[in-house]
Amino acid sequence: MTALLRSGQVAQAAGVNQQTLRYYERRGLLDEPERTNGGHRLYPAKAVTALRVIKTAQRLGFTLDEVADLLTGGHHHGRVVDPSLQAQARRKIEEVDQRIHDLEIIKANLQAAVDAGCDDITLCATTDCCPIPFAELTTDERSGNA
Amino acid sequence: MTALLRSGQVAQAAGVNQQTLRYYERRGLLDEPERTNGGHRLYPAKAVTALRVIKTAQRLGFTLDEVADLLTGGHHHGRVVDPSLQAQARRKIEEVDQRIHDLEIIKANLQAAVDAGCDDITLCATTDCCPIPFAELTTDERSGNA
DNA sequence: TTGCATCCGGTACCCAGGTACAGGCTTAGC
DNA sequence: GCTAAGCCTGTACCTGGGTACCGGATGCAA
Repeated sequence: MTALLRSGQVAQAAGVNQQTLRYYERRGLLDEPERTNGGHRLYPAKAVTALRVIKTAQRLGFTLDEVADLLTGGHHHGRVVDPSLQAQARRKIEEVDQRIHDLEIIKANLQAAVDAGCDDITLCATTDCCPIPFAELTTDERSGNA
Repeated sequence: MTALLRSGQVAQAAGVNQQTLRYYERRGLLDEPERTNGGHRLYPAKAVTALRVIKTAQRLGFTLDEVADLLTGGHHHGRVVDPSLQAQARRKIEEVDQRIHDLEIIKANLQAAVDAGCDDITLCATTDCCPIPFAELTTDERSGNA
């Protein structure tokens, strides 16, 4: 029943790369597994569940550091924040809302440029006919990827 | 009137780091400026405008490669896409829409977890009481940061 | 016991968009 | 001419989340 799994089996079962297992172990996201006498890792079946939890939390927008906090209760590096899922989820919702808000503004500006028929951004910057604001746009400094 | 500017002056006027100027020059985003006999760069005043254009395009969600295409007409590396601002803005709007859509789904899931009172994500993964789907969530593989 | 698949640790590399530092040269003002 | 500020090139480093490669050791079945 509680047969132990080798790293390749765990990786395949969870759909991650084998190196990723070691990476998560280093990051404190996965417990250090047992070893064979020769040093090969032997994982309990629940390691696969743990990996699914990690991947799900990532899809929900949590960073690996935040996931580590969720899993360990934030004991590992002096955090001040409440590491409970409730608290972290609420905080993340605010972040997501802010990001959505920024993207809405970005979209509106892109749409305005399209509607205005702008076709040369350099020209847009030197004339007043273009609706694109060549000053700040969102609250997010490193806004970047859409 | 058309006094030339030194790199420090351009950097300060545009609010960027001086190294960033050289970085953009390497990336083909800024024209190579004139030089003094001693090799110091001398920029025309429009370099500051060019930097503002770049920064604005970035805030609108364009990558530096995409900005380069917008500025040069996409001549520099065999692009297949139409590099006009109209076309690129339309394409970017679609990207932004998709991203907003993904974030809405993420938000809904976070909200569901909060509403359900979930407070231990590991427990959530092993019982059926939690509304978080521990399978795929959005169309975006590397969804990540909110 | 042999042979091959698998795994080990360590290190380096990838993406994007920069930033930092070292060591040396130029420029500008007095 | 001297000095300080500014600029030069080249290279290394940063974040975040991994991935790739290397040479060597192990595990397991026949």
